[in-house]
Amino acid sequence: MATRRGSAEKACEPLFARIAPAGPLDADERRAFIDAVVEILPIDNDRPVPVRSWPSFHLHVLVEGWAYRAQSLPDGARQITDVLLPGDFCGFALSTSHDSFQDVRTCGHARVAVLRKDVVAARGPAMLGRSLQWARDAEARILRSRLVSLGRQDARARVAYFLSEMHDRLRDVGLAEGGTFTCPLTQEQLGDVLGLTPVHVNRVLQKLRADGLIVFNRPDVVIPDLARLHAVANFDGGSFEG
Amino acid sequence: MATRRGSAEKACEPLFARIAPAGPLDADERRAFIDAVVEILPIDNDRPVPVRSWPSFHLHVLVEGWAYRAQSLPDGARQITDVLLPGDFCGFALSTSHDSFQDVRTCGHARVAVLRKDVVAARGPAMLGRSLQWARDAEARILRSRLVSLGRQDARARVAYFLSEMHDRLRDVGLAEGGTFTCPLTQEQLGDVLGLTPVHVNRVLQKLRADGLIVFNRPDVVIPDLARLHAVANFDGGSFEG
DNA sequence: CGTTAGCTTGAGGCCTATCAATCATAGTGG
DNA sequence: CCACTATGATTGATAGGCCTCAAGCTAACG
Repeated sequence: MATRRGSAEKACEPLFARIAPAGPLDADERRAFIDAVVEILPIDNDRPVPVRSWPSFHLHVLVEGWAYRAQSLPDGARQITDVLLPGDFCGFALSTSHDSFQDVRTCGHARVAVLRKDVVAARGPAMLGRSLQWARDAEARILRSRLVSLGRQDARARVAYFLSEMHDRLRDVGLAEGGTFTCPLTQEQLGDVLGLTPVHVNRVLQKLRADGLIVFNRPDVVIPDLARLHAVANFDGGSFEG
Repeated sequence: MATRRGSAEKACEPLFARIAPAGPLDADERRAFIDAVVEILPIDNDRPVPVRSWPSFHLHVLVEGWAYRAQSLPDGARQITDVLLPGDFCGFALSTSHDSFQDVRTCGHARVAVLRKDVVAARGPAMLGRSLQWARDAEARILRSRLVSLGRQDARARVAYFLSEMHDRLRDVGLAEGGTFTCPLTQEQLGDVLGLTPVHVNRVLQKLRADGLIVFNRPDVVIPDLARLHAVANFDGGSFEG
């Protein structure tokens, strides 16, 4: 039980880092989350995250690894609408009836913490509401900034923007030090995020490498000069942050 | 006062229709919204909607006309991220500090109802929370479906998808009868929504007209055969509805 | 050592952007 | 009543970014 409690504690750390901008949590509020952890699911590469449809009594938090939400078109094309990183909620905004359209899948090995909403709410209903609301709004901001990227940026800027976004979001939860982080996405998956073909993703990545803007040997990414990459991406760090 | 009350009542109708899927409101809950109306702002064409930044004690609901939220890039390009229709909330998901990036502007004459959150909450806190949450989720669904459209559909499908979406959303609030509705957006604004140049929007519209899929003389739109347009758009009515 | 997944490279073509001009309509002021 | 102007829609020619198809390459793995 001590180890169980300990792992729940560790698992919640990225979550706390993620929702910190919503207002810092005191020790008691952190406990509320930690004690609400029912289980921590290990999930293999490319498997669906078992997020239940609304109304759900559980919160699902990605605590390790990457995941994404994707939607497929009749012609076989696929668009990844969300990239989920440690500390992100997997679950909300799933509609009552269309879970089948957009499912959440892991990318590499991942772990998902399942929390009981009522347990958190019992100890800090306002805090829980504020955290969830903030997380939702953050999600919407990310979606909007990605819309801008897909709508008005060319492939080079899109790739640069994506890497900038991943860097910042990972840094916020302590997973990117000195411009270095891990990105398990294949070039095909990158294409599905950015609305490009894998072939073109490849060419753009090579160009960015040749320009010294990035080092990318999957899964390792290094951004030597963030400011320069941001310039290519028209990236404004604040545009999707709270 | 009777007229004031009456106009608030009328103004809330599209809102009620919009959030109906979140769970039907009883007469008392409707009253809570109606009584919370502080004022109804008339806003001229192409003017900013005065949405205050978070934390706000007010809700802003578009009750008449169209509006949109847009973001501009340094090179002058612009992307419209949200199209707001009667019954939609204008305000949430505005970040604390970046209101200047994305502002809400009207498209043609519009009217915005300003509601006091506390007044609604006093009479139905759960109902208000549920409604807002539902509206947020609906917004996120729309953003995702638009991401799919921008990422994986060609110009023809994008235009078809957009018109299908507008039709359904307007129908939900009683503003599209028999495939007929009003769309005040210029072709340039359509381009900003769809990530296309106005010139290309024009050509695509002409093609859709020639194919008998739409009638479009701004601002009047007629969709003679919804099913056929949906097929072109890969439109699934449920993908952004609750 | 064959197989597989993912990355790389090349050639050709299409979709959309760009640049530029014309047209239509409505509003304005003399 | 008629220039004159402004906004938006339309049309044409050209260019370029990205897609498509196809093949070869590499590394990991049983």
